[in-house]
Amino acid sequence: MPADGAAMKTADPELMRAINRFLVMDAIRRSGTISRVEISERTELSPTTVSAITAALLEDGLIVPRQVAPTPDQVRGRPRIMLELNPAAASVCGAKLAPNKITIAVTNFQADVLGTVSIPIRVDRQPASVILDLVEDGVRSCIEATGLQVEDINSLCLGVPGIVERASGICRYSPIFSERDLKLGLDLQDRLKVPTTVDSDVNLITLAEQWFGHGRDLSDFLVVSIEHTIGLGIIHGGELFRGANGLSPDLGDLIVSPNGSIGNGSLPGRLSGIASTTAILSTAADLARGTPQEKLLRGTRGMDHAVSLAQGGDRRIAGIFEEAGRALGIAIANLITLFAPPKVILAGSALQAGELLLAPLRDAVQAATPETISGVTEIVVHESSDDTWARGAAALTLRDLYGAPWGTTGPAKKR
Amino acid sequence: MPADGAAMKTADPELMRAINRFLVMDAIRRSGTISRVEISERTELSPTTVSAITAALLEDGLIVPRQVAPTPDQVRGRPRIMLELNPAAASVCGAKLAPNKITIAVTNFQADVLGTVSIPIRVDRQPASVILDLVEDGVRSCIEATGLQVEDINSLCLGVPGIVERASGICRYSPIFSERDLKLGLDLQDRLKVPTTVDSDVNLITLAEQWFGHGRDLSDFLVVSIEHTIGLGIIHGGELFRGANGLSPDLGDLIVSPNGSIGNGSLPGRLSGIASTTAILSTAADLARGTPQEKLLRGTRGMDHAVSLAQGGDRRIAGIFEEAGRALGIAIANLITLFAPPKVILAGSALQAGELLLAPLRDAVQAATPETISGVTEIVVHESSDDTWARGAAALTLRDLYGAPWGTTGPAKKR
DNA sequence: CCCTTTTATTTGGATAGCGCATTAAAACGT
DNA sequence: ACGTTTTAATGCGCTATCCAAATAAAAGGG
Repeated sequence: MPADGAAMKTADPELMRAINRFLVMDAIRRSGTISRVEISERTELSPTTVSAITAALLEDGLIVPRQVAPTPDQVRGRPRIMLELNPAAASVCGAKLAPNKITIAVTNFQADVLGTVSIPIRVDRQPASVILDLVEDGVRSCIEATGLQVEDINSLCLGVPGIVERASGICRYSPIFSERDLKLGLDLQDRLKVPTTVDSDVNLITLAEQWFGHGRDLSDFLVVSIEHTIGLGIIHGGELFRGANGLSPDLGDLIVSPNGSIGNGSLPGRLSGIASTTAILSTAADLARGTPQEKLLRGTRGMDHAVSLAQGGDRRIAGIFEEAGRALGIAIANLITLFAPPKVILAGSALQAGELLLAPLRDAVQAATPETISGVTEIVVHESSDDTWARGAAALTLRDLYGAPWGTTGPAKKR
Repeated sequence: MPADGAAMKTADPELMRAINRFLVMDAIRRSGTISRVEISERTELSPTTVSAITAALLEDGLIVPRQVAPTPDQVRGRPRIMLELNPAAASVCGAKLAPNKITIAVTNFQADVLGTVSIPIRVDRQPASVILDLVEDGVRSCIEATGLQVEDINSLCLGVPGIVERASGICRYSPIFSERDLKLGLDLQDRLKVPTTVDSDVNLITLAEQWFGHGRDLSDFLVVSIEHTIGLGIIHGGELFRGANGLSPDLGDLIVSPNGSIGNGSLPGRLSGIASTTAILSTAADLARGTPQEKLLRGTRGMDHAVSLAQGGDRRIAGIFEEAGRALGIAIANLITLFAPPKVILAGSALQAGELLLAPLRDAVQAATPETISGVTEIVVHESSDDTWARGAAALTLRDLYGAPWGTTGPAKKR
């Protein structure tokens, strides 16, 4: 009757091999090009095991040997045979939905971007079928532009803002869709006949940071993405952290100013109502009601206008950024209190505002972080390009192809 | 240059055995008494492996056979030999520090409480050496009261409120100590010559909930302990979640009412300033300044008085509870937003206030939880006794003796 | 031209888990 | 009372894994 709450995998030789195989793949990926001895040193696997595993990987075509021995320090002895990921082993496609843009990219097995397509179109509040049509077309043309066929693509990864259940490929809620509980994964899979995963857009950038960016060699950090929604990506213990149901948290739903708002029936003050690009721009536009600025602020380039207005001396617009920065800072401080990460990475289009947003943000973090852990966390800004999202999508997908036996990266701590 | 950020254990037969051995131990613990076949069914390990592992465990004296076959449903065939944990395999001691009480308990290998000692003494703001003297004496007398010697104790676990680095046994900050960065673990280990671990008190109760309480068979839940400090324990994916440095988060440091307080230099409004028992009682006492109630409210039984005053119709005292409940509710709603746990368990002495605190708390959670995940989380109350803490300390320690290969429980999800 | 050095592979030994068949132990049935 | 039936636990053989030591391979140095 006890019904094992969390059924866990039993250990057998197969799991053993899967673990070590992943360790080897991970070592190769991290180094780009590496010899067997070095793999053995880094993974602390015996040379025998490394040789056996690399042999299997070569057999499977996942890695390729490279004759040149580009290490000038090692001159004597039998030259090391360098190994690297076989770029042609797989091709993956990543697509990211944003309210005013669809970004699509194709990468190879090394997460090199082979080609991108960016569709600047306002998908906001279109029916889901229309948006998926656009995605499908974009994916097809992006794939063909790189000289590949759709059948050559091993996996497709879709990133959307909002709340996503990765396991089922269901988008519970997204500001992009008016519908709820959309089975995006299955839908796209039916359309393109390519295995498809769906995840929160912020998880894409989080994975990208872990693999290629500021999060390299860090086993704990946070990513806060400030765009139409405010997303949170968490790497903890080397793994992507997900909510209990496998869904990604939405930072914008945090309450940051509860005062006097709960009791009287009005909605509590959520972060998304203060610090999202939507909130910032609509507040600014309301301020400018009736002036010629209003229309500009409500347009697609609204953020640019708001920033230049504030930089041009408009105290009220600057005040909006300031308040947004403060609210974000407090939310981030609360996250620091909970997670104590060594690094917090900020990303997203709202960062165009630069110090207008960042200065009050940093001040608020400073003031609101409990002194017991102040100073442990560094806040960095990452200007994300389309490539970043694409490589994140690739990372998210390639992990599966690498055969990671656990959810993301790293099973457990050291011994 | 790549410097593998999170070095991870390689898989070898030894790890394999450790994993399966732990699975078997865990199955035995969960059932109390269980036969080999049932272990095989639950763990999905082959009967052969179960037999081999149980043989080793019997050899090591960690488990014992029990002749009776108490299953009346199974009558035919060879009776199953029931196995259970050997109570005498180990004895552990748990100690919990609170501002006005030291609680100590000794348990056996089954986490049965053999004896407890409770010292109602105000340790608040005593120098650490004095407090540790009290702990040492209490531990010695508690052990001897159970008929054991100090040398028989395999492990000691100390729970303190505040911020604790379990790995190093250092207490970074605690309201109990005026000093910072106390090496409590090493200190007690020197005094008693018993391996000692230190952890946040809330982690003790969290583990206890997972092993014996509401958290049984749940792989994700939160525990919020409302006492002198407001602690947070997190079980995620079957594991105790710790901050990046292995330190436990302190919920009391969360900011819940930032309005107008950051900019003007005053301290931001932390949850501990609104909803801890200290805050509640001191606010109530300030309200009652000059009246005969004030002294009672500041006394050790202050919470009892505050509750009866509020229940007796004192609107202002009731209002304090209400505000505390609301603030807690908002903080909990934010946690639900982040973690989406199926259950949140409330514990701690502030729960004496009952519905005075809980009604506004539930309302605030209801109002502040984003609708996308409303309804997924159930809030339950657990009245914790001294035994609970003690068994939590036992659980925390016994895990190590069980030989858990990973931090706590469960290495990774299924496949 | 042979030897040293370094790297990769191969061989032998040990341990793990699993499946099948065997033994062990009890209760039922005639 | 004895054999049959049923279920539990355990040998035995198999394969797969890892590791350590030995072997083969490829270069440079004397």
